Amino acid sequence: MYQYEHPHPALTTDVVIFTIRDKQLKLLLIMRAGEPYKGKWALPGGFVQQDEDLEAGARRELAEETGIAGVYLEQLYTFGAVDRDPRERVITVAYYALIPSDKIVLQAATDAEAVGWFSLDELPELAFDHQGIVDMAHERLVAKLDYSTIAFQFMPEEFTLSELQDVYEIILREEMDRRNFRKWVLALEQIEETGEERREGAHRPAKLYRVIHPGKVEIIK
Amino acid sequence: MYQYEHPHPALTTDVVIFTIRDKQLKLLLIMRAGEPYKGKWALPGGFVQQDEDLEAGARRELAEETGIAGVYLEQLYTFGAVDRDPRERVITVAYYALIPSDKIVLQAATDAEAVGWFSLDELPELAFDHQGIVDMAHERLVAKLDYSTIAFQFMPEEFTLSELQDVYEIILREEMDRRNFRKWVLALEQIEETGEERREGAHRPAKLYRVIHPGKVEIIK
DNA sequence: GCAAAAGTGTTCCAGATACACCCATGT
DNA sequence: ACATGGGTGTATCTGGAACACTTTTGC
Repeated sequence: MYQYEHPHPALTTDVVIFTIRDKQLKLLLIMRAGEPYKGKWALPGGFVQQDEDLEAGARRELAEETGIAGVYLEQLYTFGAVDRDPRERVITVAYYALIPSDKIVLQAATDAEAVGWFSLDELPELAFDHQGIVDMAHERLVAKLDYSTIAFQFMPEEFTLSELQDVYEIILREEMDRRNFRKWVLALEQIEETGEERREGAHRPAKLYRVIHPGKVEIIK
Repeated sequence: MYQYEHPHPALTTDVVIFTIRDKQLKLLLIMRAGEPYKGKWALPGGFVQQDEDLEAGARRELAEETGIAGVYLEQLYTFGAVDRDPRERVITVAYYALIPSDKIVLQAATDAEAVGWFSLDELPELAFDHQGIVDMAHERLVAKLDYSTIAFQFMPEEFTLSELQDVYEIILREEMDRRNFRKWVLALEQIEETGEERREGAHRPAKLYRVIHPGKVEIIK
């Protein structure tokens, strides 16, 4: 038992894990195995260990659910409404992560939970205040496309300009002119040709590009 | 005494309170009366009550230190490094607040603490990781000037365009062209003439303006 | 009349937008 | 040869930046 003179809230991290799959923006949900909200879908998350920094806790959740390390992770917001958990006062520091589409490897569900990728358009009812967390993460992501290179975090090591444009179009839900998109993205000087091409299908091969500073999200103007 | 099966961290809110005074961007610090860091300057803050939302806790701190309510307050970031407090694990949800220059009324120091406004250029050594919190709040403020109307939160009910320009110049540390500034700020359609003028000194009187949607920070451009 | 801040318009440039045709490949 | 997606250039528009003189007042 742990004793304190003043009441202490519980502290968790929850992670909104985004990826692009099947031409859709998707996020990872797990089905809750225990009460409360048993059987409801929820964000992966859990209690922060006493000797673990907040981001480390979020990365641990991420690794446990997806087996992936070293991806983009950013603190989103801290949710602490008094009644957000029916058991006790629980504060959650929410993070969001972006996973390149080629890295998706769902772990064998560690504790018999169901795990799944859901399109943002077709989310099931979520536990706790997780819908609000998802909404905020989505807003943040869309906003960051405009003034940063965050979208590159969805790309595998090598990719074509068309694939990159697809990512922008999927997240922003708007079509872009191919010539203008290419001019714009190349002018950022954040990606470079690998020198290789990808031949696939009955058409001209596409040049492959790589991110010059992988892992770094640059603020663009 | 409060008992839990798992260890729980302590939870505080700290508030970076900005205002413009003497043509400088200043923030409010209090001198710590007890250990640790006794005698060092620190951000106002304190433990979140068990039945109090996070933002409510931050507003309470703000009211206790400044006597002011109803000002702009935004969550900044949550700091939770394992060793940020030498006593026990303490997570702090940091907020920042913007106070119009005419509203500054320092409370009689509630618990015999010294309280003071400090220019960002001349901060004393701060307790805990508060310097890092201040730096992040400052960055956020500067960034938000570019894409929101957050600067209006520093203005009193009625103000001149020159006063508003002063606020921008002080925070951004750069001089602006008066004609371009006026064109730009009026095109936002977020402020309107009151119809009054302010006569002061041996020169042409200045028209007074008010914010159309006070309290609301609009995303611009 | 003079000092001091308020008020006001035009030109220029850069970055964003709109837009259509040829290229390389597999079948 | 044809269907498919990849690749490229120019004209136009628009918002930001640069820039100087007149107005109103108090003394």
